[in-house]
Amino acid sequence: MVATLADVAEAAGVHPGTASKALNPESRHLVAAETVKRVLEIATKLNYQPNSLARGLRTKRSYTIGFMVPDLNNPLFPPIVRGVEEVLGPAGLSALIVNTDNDPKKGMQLFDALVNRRCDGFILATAFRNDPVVKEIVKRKIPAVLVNRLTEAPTLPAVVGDESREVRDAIEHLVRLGHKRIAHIAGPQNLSTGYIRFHAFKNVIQSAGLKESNCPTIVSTAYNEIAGTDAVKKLLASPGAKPTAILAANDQLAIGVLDGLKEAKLSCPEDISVMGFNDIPMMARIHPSLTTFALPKHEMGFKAAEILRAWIETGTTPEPTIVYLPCPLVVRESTGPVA
Amino acid sequence: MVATLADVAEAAGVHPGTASKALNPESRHLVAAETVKRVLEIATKLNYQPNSLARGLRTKRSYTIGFMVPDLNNPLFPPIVRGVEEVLGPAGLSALIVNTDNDPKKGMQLFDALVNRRCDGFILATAFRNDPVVKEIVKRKIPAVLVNRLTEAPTLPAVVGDESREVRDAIEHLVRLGHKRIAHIAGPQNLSTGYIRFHAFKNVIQSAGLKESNCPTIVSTAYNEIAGTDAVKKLLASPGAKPTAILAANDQLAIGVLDGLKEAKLSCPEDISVMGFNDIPMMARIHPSLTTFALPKHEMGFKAAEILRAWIETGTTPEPTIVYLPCPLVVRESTGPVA
DNA sequence: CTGAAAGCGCTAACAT
DNA sequence: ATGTTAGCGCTTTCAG
Repeated sequence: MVATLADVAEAAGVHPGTASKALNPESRHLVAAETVKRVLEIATKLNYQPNSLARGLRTKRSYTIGFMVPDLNNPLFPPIVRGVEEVLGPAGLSALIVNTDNDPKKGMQLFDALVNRRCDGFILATAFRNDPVVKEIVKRKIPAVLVNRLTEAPTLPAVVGDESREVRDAIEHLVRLGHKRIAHIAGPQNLSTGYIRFHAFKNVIQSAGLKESNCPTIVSTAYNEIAGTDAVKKLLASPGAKPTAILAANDQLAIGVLDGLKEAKLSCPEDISVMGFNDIPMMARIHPSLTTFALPKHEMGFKAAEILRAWIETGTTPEPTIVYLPCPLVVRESTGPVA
Repeated sequence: MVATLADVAEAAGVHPGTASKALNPESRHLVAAETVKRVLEIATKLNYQPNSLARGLRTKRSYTIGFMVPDLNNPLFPPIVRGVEEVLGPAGLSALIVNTDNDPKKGMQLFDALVNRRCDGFILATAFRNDPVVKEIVKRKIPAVLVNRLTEAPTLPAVVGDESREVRDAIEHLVRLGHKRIAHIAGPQNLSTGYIRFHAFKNVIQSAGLKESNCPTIVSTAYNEIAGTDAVKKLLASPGAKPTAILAANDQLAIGVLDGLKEAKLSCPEDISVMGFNDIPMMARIHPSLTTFALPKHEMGFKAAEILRAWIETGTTPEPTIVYLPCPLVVRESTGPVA
């Protein structure tokens, strides 16, 4: 059916071992140029495709990497995936993508399944600040790189957005528009993105000279629209002067906030300005269009994959360096001057 | 490092062959209950994970399927992927996802790469009406199922939206609102989705008793926003009475149409109503929110994967049946009564 | 420079 | 019920 190495060798009148060497660029120099040529010709004529399972069994490599994401339906992740694959494909690697739905148990099971498949490395977009999968990976010294989310201890290389800077830029943007009462709807605190933005917010508020009592925070337990709506309802129900601006910890929360404001008959940005993070697709087209930060998703995946590829190919464990990518502020309709 | 079958066998005091039978549910009945128990205990204690490359080499199965999509960034596809994985995971299969960008050459290269990896089967969301990859798959009798797009010759099982019915429902919806001049912006005609909707449009216009001269069509060469904007500009530039409604062949084209109308200072739906297909995420949140058809994306992936799983597991080639999934009309702001 | 031989870890036919 | 054996297709020493 499918041509095997032995078939090629036989047709070329050489030993399989020789054919193998001729076919493999690294070992090609050990074989006479003429033999190489003949083997290559036969191989293409027979449409020979090496069986990567057999090769992997022998070389202890699967030419496969595991890519764990929370949920591919979250539009944040597909661009990262594409960035990763742009590096992987040319390197002869393929990605096995799994969705954990932010469930640690499911995550560990899927990780085990990927380990069974002898993945050569991992890219994790799923890290909790304290992550059992990451611990396991580090213990077993498996090549792996984090994207978008960090762990508390910097044990693996990572590529993330520069979130502290984003928060600073956000507050600066709002202050410049005259806002003094700015609320923050924080993300889950077991995720670095939620935690870092939350603490950056506290710090920046202080250093900007804003009154903390005017800048309330609410912590959500999920990064979705409903959580955003719930949070804004809570915010509006609490006593005291209402905020004039709300910084939500990501775009989905911000969308939920917009829903909540509409329900409360408040208009955005006239009554309250709203900001998000990440600039997922369509944020320029919703109503009002959302002011947010353009996380370079494709680049993030690309850079992470580059680090992983080098690690796998050279076999040398890199320093657990964190690459912080700048995220430009994108001003749209949802933020405006304070009334 | 990692425990192997031989390790388990030795620790349990049995032969590797016996351990293999004990571990494998299908062959477990050939081994004494007590032995099974002992082997299983040792296996879990040693955290034994079968090497799927070795198993695959032996069984000539990779427990992997190839999933070809045009572009994961198109929000139509991630939900389909999740539907597919819901079936695959429990069946012990993983998906290798590749993006073809609708490039036939790239598609064939990626297909070859997946064949090298000995994929047990394929799910194709990339089919052209005349598709070389599909031809190759059929020739080689590889299990495969189409999703969302059909080939002209029904050679493989497929799961798609019921597009003729959608077009009928669309025209009915518009006619009920008083529209008599309805234009169609068709998708690429080398794709079944573009072709079927285009021809259904022609037919339905006729059977609805509308004048063909009042119902112009423009064929786009891509399914994206820019193509939609270009098409609507062309439409508005052509002589004669303007249409009061535009049926775009998918949501991305419809978004482009909305852009084009805004540029032309026409308002939707007051001046012109607009409809799309598929109901990709955020269509309820753009402005104006889009009337479209809710393609059951998750179910589509699920059903296709079910067919593929059965094919792979039983080894019996199914009839190339086409499953047409109903797509409910979702009425939103972009369609309204004719002025 | 090429051939011979071994073996990666597993399963499946066969033998006991 | 268990053990024996062979071999999937490839790479990689080691001889020649």
